[in-house]
Amino acid sequence: MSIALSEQEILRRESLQQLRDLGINPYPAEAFDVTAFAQDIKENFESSPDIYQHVVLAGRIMSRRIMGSASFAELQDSTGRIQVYLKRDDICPGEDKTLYNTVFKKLLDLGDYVGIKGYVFLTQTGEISVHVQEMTLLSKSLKPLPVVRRDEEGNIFDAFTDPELRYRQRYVDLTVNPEFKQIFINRSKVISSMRDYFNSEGWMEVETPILQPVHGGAAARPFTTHHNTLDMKLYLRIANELYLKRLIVAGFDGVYEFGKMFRNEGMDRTHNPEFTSVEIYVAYKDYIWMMAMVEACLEHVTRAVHGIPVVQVGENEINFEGPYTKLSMYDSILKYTGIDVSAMDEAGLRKICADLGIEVDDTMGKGKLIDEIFSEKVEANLIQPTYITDYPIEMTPLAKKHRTKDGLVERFELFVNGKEIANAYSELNDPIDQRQRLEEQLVLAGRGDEEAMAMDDDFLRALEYGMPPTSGLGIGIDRLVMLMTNQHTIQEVLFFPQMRPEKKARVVTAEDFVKIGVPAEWVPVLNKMGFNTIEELKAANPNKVFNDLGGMRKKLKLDITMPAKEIVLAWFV
RNA sequence: GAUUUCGUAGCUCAGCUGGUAGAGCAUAACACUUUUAAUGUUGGGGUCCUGGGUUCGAAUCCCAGCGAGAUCACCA
Repeated sequence: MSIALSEQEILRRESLQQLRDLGINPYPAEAFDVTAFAQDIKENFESSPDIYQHVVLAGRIMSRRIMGSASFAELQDSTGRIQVYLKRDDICPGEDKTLYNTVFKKLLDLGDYVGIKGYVFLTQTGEISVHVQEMTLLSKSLKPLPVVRRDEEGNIFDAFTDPELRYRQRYVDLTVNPEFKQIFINRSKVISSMRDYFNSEGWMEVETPILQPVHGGAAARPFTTHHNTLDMKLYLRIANELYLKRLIVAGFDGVYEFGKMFRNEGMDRTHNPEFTSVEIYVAYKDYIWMMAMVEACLEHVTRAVHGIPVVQVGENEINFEGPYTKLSMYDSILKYTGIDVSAMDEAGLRKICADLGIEVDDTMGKGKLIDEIFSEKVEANLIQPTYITDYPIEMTPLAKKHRTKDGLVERFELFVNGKEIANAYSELNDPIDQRQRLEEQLVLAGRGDEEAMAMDDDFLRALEYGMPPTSGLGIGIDRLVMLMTNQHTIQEVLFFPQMRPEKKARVVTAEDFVKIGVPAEWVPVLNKMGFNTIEELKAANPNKVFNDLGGMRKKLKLDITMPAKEIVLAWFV
């Protein structure tokens, strides 16, 4: 990133100063109360024109078409764009035409925030527009926005599409690509409609620790941090499950939490180091009950976003009306591979993996091997919402043993469009069983499984006091939002996806150069030549710098005195 | 982490087998009172991501680094 301002940025700063010289504050403190919005005017003006005879709007100038003493501009507010019409003699009724000729035509730029007062009318070409009677500068923009052009049919030219710039500068993205705002509006609807549903059932929203001394409740590598006063290691939570269960022990019948989880794993189009989940625990329920709840909840959410329980995702039309297909883990593998793995031991499973060409390693236990076969051969086939139920006990240390089937637990995952969306159990509340299951995880950890769960003695103590039978559910909100908004990368549903740091511009003041004897007027020239720090300058060849200074003076047509060669050489001492 | 593609003006992009950079929009100046991808004329604007190498000569070829995308691995 260059320190030097671009030509356009310099011009905008000069305009800013000229505005101040004219007594116009480019960043006024006063509130500016609007009475109308672009979208509202465009939708309702023709049916009830009378109520738009005095409107006040505010927004950014996004385009201008100046024709002498009349001009059209597009004003963009939070709801959309509307054309505004300015006539010199209307906004400058007296002799002084400065506001139009100088302020509007010369000193305002695309991207500036202005407030306008006027009336809505129809132009000769039939476009609903606002005839401006007063205009106020609300905020000056110093950096030019990318210009995205659109024609009448809505075709987009010169689209601002570079993912790096869009994600790093989301404020620019959503300003020039306002259609992407709908994704985030829908994200908000997903969360608020789900919260409404839970609240209407009488369950309570809670907050549990993000900084945890033991990272439990899921299988993943954590971020670690350090608390200075306590002088102890803390982890950013990979899950909140064990804390929510403590609250069930405490006597709440239904608790849920929306929150960020943190996992120190790879990043790709479905993974961000921090992501949002919702977990909910309801006492005296089981995973059968939970399936019906999820069906009702997701139908409610889909209707809240789309008005109907159906959402189009890529090629697939997905219907969230329940009941959903239910298939046990073993049956699903049988269905899609023709192989019955239900009675196999670890060696048998390894052979099957080898036959199917699935890569495995020595740290994998029986549960993990089955999971590999499932994700390789079954997952992608599950397009319409499908519950996969009854997982092998080895994969699931926090779920209750199946009421009838040996070696399985009462668990389901919901798959939609080939991806896991939700995960639920009849929660394990037998403290002795739970301790054994976590000890087995320690054995896996000993075999080298970095994701095996840690022992949490306080959680076990809580269970020993007694936890009622409980069903719990976790939903990955980002992935649900991807489904609901038909997006195939997680970055598109996160305002600020994680990015590698930008290279920082090296900061140096002109004074530093002046201190070593560089005349102040030559400092920008040195910057232009690529010398942004004293070190960079001193590393260069003094004779070449001297020659280049002359060259730059000529090239830039600078009317400043060339320093003597001895002076230039003295910079390098 | 691996493989691969990309990085040129404020933005979107050209730039062939190496010969020191172009367009559109934006921007500046002038004209224009209902335009709408406004128009017409004239200008300015570039460490060609960074650092090495090959070469008489590198935006272009080679190597390394940085950043991004895609695919894979890990994970949700």
